[in-house]
Amino acid sequence: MKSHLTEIRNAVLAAVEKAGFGTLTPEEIDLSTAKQKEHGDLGTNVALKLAPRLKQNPRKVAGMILDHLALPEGIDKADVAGPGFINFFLGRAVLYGSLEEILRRNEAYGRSEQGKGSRTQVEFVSANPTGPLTIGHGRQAVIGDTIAKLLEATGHSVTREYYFNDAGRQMRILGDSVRRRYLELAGEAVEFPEDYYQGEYIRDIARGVLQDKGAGLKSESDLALFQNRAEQAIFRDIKATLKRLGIVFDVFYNEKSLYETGKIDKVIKALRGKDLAYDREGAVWFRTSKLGMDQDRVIVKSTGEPTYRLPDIAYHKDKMDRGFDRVIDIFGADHIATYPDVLAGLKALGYDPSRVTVLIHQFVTLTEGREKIKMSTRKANFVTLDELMDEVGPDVTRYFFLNRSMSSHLNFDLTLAKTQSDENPVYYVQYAHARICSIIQHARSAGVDPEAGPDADLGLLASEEELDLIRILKEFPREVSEAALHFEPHRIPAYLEEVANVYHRFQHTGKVDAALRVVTDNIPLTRARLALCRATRIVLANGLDLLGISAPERM
RNA sequence: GCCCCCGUAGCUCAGGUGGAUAGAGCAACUGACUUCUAAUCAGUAGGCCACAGGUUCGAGUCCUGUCGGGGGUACCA
Repeated sequence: MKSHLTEIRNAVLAAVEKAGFGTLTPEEIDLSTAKQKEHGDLGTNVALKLAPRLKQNPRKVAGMILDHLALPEGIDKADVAGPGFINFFLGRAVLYGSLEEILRRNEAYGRSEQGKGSRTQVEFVSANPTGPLTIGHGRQAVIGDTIAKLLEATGHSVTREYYFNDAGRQMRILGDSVRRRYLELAGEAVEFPEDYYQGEYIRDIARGVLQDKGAGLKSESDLALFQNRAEQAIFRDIKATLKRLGIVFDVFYNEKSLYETGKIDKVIKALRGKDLAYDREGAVWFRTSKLGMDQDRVIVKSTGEPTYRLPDIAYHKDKMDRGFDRVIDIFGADHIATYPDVLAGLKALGYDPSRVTVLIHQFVTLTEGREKIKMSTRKANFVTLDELMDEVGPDVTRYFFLNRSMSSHLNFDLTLAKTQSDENPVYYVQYAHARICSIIQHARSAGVDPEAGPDADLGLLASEEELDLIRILKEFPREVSEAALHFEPHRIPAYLEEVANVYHRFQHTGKVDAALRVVTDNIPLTRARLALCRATRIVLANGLDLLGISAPERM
């Protein structure tokens, strides 16, 4: 595949030169896969690009390039089409070669080494332990984990990291929320402020404390105990929820450690040293106006507490110091304003901010039928990730979040997810996989060894459906590589649906015409078709694995 | 006010660094099972790509503005 691209590219370059149109670089030759069959397998718009410069008709330019083109081996033909595209038609030998490659590489098919040697950190979720993960967190968790998987599949060494803070005001309110529920349970009349955590899980934690410690914790000084209990219980639940989704973090990074190791102070000192921090009205300000921002920002409040910017900068400095080649931050749209200051901070401290890639995903709008549900952890009118998975399972949950691009608002209709789960496209893809497993099983019971692929005569695969299937399977490595390069997991589900569609069509032809069935009396042909089935199964299984979704053998 | 994301079929969404006739799923309609799983396939219908300008050989894609939805714009995170 790759070699054909470069061969065609080189051939076009040579032809352009021979035709007297000058010397181009390989990057200037766009080679794209055709959307329509009549347009061959690959096409280039180089003639269209050259035409205005040469002040000539693009079709004529294309024709002249074609005249000088030495067709690379494996390419059946090339022609000029439309306004001046040059299209290439791959020979069948190339397709059969791809099929062999899939079978040979098996579980490794689609993986590459393009990121070899690169150490990448992906930070995501990073929710403080104040309550169960919601559907909103779910989108980020699944996107982050899948981006990490894509990077791993393309040869990067990846660290999944979760950043949290268990020392702030929110956590104190959390602890006090538990304490007050505890006192209620112990029979005392206590006030429960409206802006406290209202969720039922607070009562559960309070009940646990009551059971373990009795009813004697009446003093305000016991607050730390309640806070600890809350943090432990909630974090345990968060980790369990993530695990259910198939997500395991390598590092949980506590903001507190930045203070304990003096990294916060160091940042302030460094900024002061560069005259980028100063005191005003009892607060410490970051002179962002000197770094191209519209105004300065407070980094330490007059109360002595830092704002989120300071630890964020120190944390990112620490990421840089840990030697990651690339740091990827995945944030929700509500954090969109926070990262410019962090990047400015890094730059001020002498780091290259281009090592940080910030990916912003839009919110999940949760609806139940027509009604919008506003999600807020504090108010407790949220649907948790666990509740969602109870309804539809982790596979559907992951697929739902990955199906759409992260820059798009995601409308999650809970009613639809619950009642129409049978029609979820994830089943369509999984079913194709199960169907293949079933047909292979069928072949085995019919006395044909499905593993006898290598010596199968693939040249017997000649129907349109068969060749179309090979063509799409051949695209898998490129899809993975593009999805990883652009951090766009949603390309993979779309691709897999297409593979499933082409496969279903292929298998369906056997229903209409018995001679087109996979398992027939014609043993060599049966073996060739089984090889195609196995290759399809490999692509579906590898693709689903990349998404963290199971590939069932039966459904 | 200013900044960011979004606006594409009835609904939910795709549309490589601008390219050929704008796609898919669901919903609707028509047809296809003696099974290799019909959890499937084929077909029909459905569009002023929010609107108005601009850039050029060519714009859903890039630029400007307007309208509509979401998010930011704190000594909250």
